This record gives sequence, C-alpha cells and structure tokens, in this order.
Amino acid sequence: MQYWLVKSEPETYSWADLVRDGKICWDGVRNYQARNNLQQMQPGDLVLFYHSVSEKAVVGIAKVARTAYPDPTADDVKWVAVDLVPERDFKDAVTLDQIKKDSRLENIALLRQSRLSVMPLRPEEFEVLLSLGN
DNA sequence: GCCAACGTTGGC
DNA sequence: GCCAACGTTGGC
Repeated sequence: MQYWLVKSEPETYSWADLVRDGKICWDGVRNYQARNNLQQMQPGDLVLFYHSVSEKAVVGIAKVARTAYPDPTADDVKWVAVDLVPERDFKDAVTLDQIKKDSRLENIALLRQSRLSVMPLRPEEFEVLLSLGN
C-alpha cells in the first residue's frame, strides 16, 4: 500500500465533482515524473486530493480503482491514466499554509516540488495530513 | 550536446 | 497580474 497526492484546480475538476461522478479517469498528465508515479499506483492505494491555485488545500481522500492504462486523451501510448474513486471527505480542509507550518511536513513533495501534479507521500506524511483533516 | 527562448504551473 | 521554477523546443 502506497500513498499519493494529486493536484487539481477546483475550477477544472474538483473534489465535489469526483464525489458526484463516483469515479474519474485521471488523464491528461504530460509530465514524465508524474507519469512514472501514476504507473506505480496499485488498486487500493490512497490518494489525497489537493485543490491548487484558488484554494490550496487538501480536501479529501480518493482511492486507486484501476492501475495505469493508456491515456485515452493522448496521441502517444507513453502517457497513462488511472481510475480514482472518492473514499471520504476531509472534515477540515488542510491548507497549504498549515502544511508549511508543520515541521513534520517540511520534506513533503508538495513543498519541495511545487509544480509536480502527481507525487508520492511518505506514510508518516499521509498520517499527519489525515490527523490534521479530521 | 548546449543553451536561449518560450510555455506552463502554481504560489504570492 | 506578476514572477519563480521548471520543462520543452529548436537553432547552432
């Protein structure tokens, strides 16, 4: 079991959209590092859902429902997508500000590599974020 | 293979 | 709206 974090601009696709849809094909990733992370996802892995830009907060937990397959929106088979389903809401959104202020999260990829859109989380980072969100 | 130019992301 | 970080493209 691995833990991940994905980013989305809520204006483009929000956590509420995922809850409404019940399942989403997480496609459109065009960055090799993010792609490599998608390829390592296994069914049942938990994925924190982060709203970037306008909100800047972790808002819920999703779960991997299907391992990487060719991205239907890409011309090239080198790009992949996974399927995500909503697991549960965060009671309280965990803001980027909170994350920055928590010394336990100082090495989180979200801060270290601000432009990466699909990143792994250490189990302890996942646990800290979970406790902050509930 | 280097690097300047350019485009995109995302925080501020 | 600006800009830093960073990835990609294309000329040489």
